[in-house]
Amino acid sequence: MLPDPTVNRQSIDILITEGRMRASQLFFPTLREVPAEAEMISHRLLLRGGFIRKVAAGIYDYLPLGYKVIKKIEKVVREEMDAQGAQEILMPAIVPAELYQETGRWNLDVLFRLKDRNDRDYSIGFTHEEVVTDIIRRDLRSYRQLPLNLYQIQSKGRDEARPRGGTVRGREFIMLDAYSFDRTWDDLDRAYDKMYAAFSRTFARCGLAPLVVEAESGAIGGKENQEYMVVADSGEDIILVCEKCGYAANAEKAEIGERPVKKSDDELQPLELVDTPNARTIEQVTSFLKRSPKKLVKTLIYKAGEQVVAALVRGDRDLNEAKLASMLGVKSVEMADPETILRVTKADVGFAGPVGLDKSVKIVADREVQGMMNFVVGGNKTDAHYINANIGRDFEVSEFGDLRVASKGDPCARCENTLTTVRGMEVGHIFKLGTLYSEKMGAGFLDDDGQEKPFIMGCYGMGVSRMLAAIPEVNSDQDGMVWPISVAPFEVVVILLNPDDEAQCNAATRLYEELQQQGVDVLLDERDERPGVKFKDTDLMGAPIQVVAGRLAGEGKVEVRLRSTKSKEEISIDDATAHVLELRRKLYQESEDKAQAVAVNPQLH
RNA sequence: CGGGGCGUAGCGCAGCUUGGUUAGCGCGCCAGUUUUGGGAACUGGAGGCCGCGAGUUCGAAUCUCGCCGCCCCGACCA
Repeated sequence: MLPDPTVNRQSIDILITEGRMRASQLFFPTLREVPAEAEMISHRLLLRGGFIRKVAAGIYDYLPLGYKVIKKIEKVVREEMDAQGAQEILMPAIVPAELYQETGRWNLDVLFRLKDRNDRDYSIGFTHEEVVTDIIRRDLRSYRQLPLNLYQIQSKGRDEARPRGGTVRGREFIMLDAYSFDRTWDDLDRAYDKMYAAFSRTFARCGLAPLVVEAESGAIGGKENQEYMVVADSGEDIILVCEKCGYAANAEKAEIGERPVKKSDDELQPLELVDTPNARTIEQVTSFLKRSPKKLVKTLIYKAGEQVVAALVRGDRDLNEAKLASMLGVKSVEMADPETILRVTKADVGFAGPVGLDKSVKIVADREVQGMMNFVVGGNKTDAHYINANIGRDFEVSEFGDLRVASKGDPCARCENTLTTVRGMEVGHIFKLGTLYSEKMGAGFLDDDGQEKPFIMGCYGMGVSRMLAAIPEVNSDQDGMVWPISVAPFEVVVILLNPDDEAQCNAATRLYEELQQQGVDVLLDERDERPGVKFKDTDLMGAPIQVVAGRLAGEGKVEVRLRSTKSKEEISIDDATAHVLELRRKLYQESEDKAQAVAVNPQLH
């Protein structure tokens, strides 16, 4: 349909029958001032741009623009999941307690619990391993039906201790969760690689370049897992990165390399028990004794089953419980209760030390402690510490190893370099679960040898609503958001500067119509607002391509701009549609190029 | 759950210390006039359970107690 050659302000209503894309009718309540509740860049921009509104802590409305972005992210996700042969399903948001009880997760405190009228227990689904495993155990019998990958995109509920950052950590959030079922571990590796490709491509197409890091899988385990971390100063997680060899791991997981121990040639000072009244914490002891925490050794009493263990780390370090458990060859460790501590140290909590500890206690230490001399330790006596303690002379350590939480400057475990830290926002997490759930839930298939075997599973999660925040968190400037074209709320905004100017009206409506007919997702801003308002709102919204119908329209020209580079070009109205289509094609091509570059998992090949 | 802060118009805030007319200001919103290439000007309007509940008082946005909500730091985080 060609526009009427004499369009004016009054006739726009009639001309544009599909009114959904007109800014005057679009519900996008922009704010000039930043709501006091928002701290993070993305949170501020999403609120200011009218993408989201808060309903309660961690619970948000997605307004038209925000929901359009969500739908576009979901579209990319579906394309990439389907391309890997995964099949979309939809599981219930309300999950009966029995399913979570089967695997012992019913008592997790993140569950939103509810009861029906008959007092039966349910919770809002927070992740769906049990539900999907239940599907499989009912209807999947034979190895011939494998491999299988089922996914869903759904709102989840988790009663987070502290929601933050808008949709970064919500209590209700939209997530992709996929679950793979395989016959063998090799098959699981293949399924995992496919998900790696799907996830990496999805993030790339959404304008994100997350680091892939090794991560802890939590108390319930799983064989191998990787997190996708968007590097951002506002990220909640600390990631250790080796710039030389590319090793990257979450702080909870990061291994610390072993280096030759350098003992200083200081003289051994005599061990001395000194009074430290009420000095229990490192901070208190440090200020009382006027010694740096680096001259202190913390003694942490743990229980690994029946065995009581004293773990030693330097005063300014944190013990990594997973590493301790792994050194001791147990699944998990827990801090000893006050009675146990009193029994083995003969002192109140806060004064444990390795010197004169009960003989039944195994003493292990972080490698860093091996090089320390004349340090301070707890006195195993209430209100007392030893100064000038030394290994070998005053006590023995049965094993040294990597026990502390890695921090900046620690040696890399994979090369001779040292580790640096960056902050990251987790947008995806992929796991090899193995038979963790299938065994607990009795989900098995009949293999070709006639034996019943548990499914070998993987699970793959991606935070869709978190990406709504993560993308602008790393793609914005002073004027607002800068969306990659594949997930932008609109691909193109046509700005009609003066609706009373006939030439401008003609140009804007013509281009709007032409672009729509070409399948472009385009918004026409024909609002009765001053030009500045429209420019500001358009920049804030962050659509990648802007077409300005202004003064130049009288000369048969419009201005075509790119949001990302702020570039401006004057183009004749006759060529404008073709020009915009070409820009659009290039932008999509760029994101596809990035997707192709990242699709192979470097950690596994 | 621990520490800190905040709740007054849609948004941002003042007023509270030292109780006392009709609770203010800016932005936004509505009407009109003039404007129209980077968040216009003027005129006139609408809009408040001052978070909720008890108390003190002749009188409470303001003082006291309790509760609720929200934000930040920490703990937590499949």
